[in-house]
Amino acid sequence: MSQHRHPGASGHTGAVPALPDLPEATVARLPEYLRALHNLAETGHDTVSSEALATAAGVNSAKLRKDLSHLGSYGTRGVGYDVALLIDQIEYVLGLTQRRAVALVGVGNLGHALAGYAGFVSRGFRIAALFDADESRVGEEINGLVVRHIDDLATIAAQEAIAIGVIATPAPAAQSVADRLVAVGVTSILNFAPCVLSVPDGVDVRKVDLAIELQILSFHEHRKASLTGIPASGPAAGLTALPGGLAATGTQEAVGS
Amino acid sequence: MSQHRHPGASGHTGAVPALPDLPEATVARLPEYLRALHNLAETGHDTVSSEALATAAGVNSAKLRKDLSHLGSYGTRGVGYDVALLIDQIEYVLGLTQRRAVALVGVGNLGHALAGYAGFVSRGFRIAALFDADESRVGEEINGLVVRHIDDLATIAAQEAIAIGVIATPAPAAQSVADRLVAVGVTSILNFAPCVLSVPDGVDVRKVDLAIELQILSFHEHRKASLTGIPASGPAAGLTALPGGLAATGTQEAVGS
DNA sequence: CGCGATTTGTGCACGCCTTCACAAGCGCCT
DNA sequence: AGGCGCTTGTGAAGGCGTGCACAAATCGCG
Repeated sequence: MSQHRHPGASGHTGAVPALPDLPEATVARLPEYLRALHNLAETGHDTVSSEALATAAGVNSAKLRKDLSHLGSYGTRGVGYDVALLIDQIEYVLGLTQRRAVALVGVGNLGHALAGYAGFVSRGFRIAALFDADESRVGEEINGLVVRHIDDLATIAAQEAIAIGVIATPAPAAQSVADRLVAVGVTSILNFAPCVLSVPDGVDVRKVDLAIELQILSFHEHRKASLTGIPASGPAAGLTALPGGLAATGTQEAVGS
Repeated sequence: MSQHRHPGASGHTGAVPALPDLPEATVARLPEYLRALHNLAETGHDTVSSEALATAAGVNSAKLRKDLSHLGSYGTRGVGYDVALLIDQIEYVLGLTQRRAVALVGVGNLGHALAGYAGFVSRGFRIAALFDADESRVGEEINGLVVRHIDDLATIAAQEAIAIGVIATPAPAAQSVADRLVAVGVTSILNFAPCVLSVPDGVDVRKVDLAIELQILSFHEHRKASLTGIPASGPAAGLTALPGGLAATGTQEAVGS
C-alpha cells in the first residue's frame, strides 16, 4: 500500500521518504521483534515464520503480522520473512541506521550503572557524555568517559549532536535538568526520576520507574492471594473494628509453595 | 456497578475488603497517584481536587476520577479527596500494607545499582536477599546485604517469604533463574534481562528493557526529523526552529508501557 | 435555611488495539 | 505442469480505554 524504499545494504543514513505513521503500540513492539531477529540471525536462520518470530518475541502471531504489515512488510507467503531484510527494515524505521548520541545526566547509584550498561552500546546508541551537578563527581572517569559538570551541557551539546537525554538524578533535580536538555535542543528524554516532567510540545518523554513496576506486581500478588482464600482480610465487616488499622490485611504469605 | 461501602467510622482505616478487579490500565496508574499523594501530604495538603491531583500525576482529571471510582473511591463532592484516606486506600489495593520481600538475582552492573536503589525501600519493599551465580561475587556485601550463591535460593526462600523476584542477570541466564524462582514459589517477577521469559500460568512477569525505551524514543526522533525536512544527519539543528509549535503532537508524550 | 459555587461520579460515544478467520500467494513435490 | 500444503496479509468484529459533558452531591455564606 505505501511506497517504500529499498533498504539494500548500501543505503543507510540518508533522510528519506515519509515514514508510515505506525500505531504507538506497534512501535513499542518493534524493538522486541528486532532483538528476536538478531538472535535468529546469529543462530543461522535465514527466514522465519510469523509464528516462530512471534513466539520468540513473546507475542501473538496475528499481532506480529499486522504490526509488520503496517511498515509495508516484505514477507513471502508460504515461506516467511527474510531475517536480514526484516532487520534492515525495522532498524530503518526505528531510526537506528545512525548511532544516536545519548547524554546521561546523574551518575549516582543508577546513573553509574547505566553508564556502564552494554545494552545501550550494542543496540544502536552511543553514550556521548556524562553529567552531574555534584562537584565531587565531576572528573570521575566511568567506562572511558569523564563526568562533566551539568553547567557544561551547552558546551558539549554544541560539539556532539545529542539526540536523547537520559535523566538519572534524584527527583527534585529532574525538572531542572529536563529544562536544560530542552534548552540545548534535545527533543527526546528518558526519565528515571520518580516525578512528572513538564516539557514543551514536540518533546517526547518516556518514563521508567522501577518502584512502580514493583508496585504493579504487588497488586497482582495481593489479588492472587485474596483469591486463594486468605485468612484475615475478611469481607464486609471483617476488619472495620481495628483501631490501629492496617494490621488487618493478611500478614500471611499465601502463595502456594 | 461497583458497590462501595461507607467509610466505617473510626478514623481512617483502609476498609475495602473485596478487591474489585481493576482495569490493568488503572492499576498501572495507581502507583503514580500514590507518589503524587505522598508529595501532597508532605507539603501539608489535607485534601486535593481531582484536577490538582491529576496535574501532579501527569494525567487527565476525568481519567483520574474514573480510576479512583473503580476502587470505590472516597471523594467528597464540592471538596475533593482526603489525601491521607486516599493514600491508605491505594496502598491497600496495591498490597503495600505489608512490606514485601524482594529477592534480587544478578549483582552485576545493573543489579548492583538496584541493590542500592533507595526507591525500593522507600516505597513499600524490602530487599531480602541478593544472589549471583558468579563465585567471585558471592560473599560481597552490598548495602548491608551479603551476596549469596544462586544455589542457596531454596534455602533462603524457606526463611524469607519472597514475594517478588527481580532478575538482573545477562539474558542467557535469565530463563534459568526464572525457573528457579518459580520453583521456590515466587509468582511475580520483574525482568531486566533483554529476553522473553517462559513461566507457568499464574506467574506474573513484568519486563523493563532500557534499550527498548531508547529505541522507541529513537523512532519518534526519526519521525520528527523526517517531518521537518531534514538534512541527512544533523539532529542538533532543531534548535532554532522550535518556537511556535510546529509539531503535530497531541498524542505523544509519555506513553505508558 | 436555602442558594450558588464547586467538585465528584458516571453514562455515553468514539477510537485504538487485539483477535479471529480466511482468501490470496508462493514453493515444492509428484 | 498441476495440485497441495503452508504462510502471509487483511477485512471485520469485539473489547478496552479515553475523554466529554452533565447530573448529583456537598459546603459555605448570607
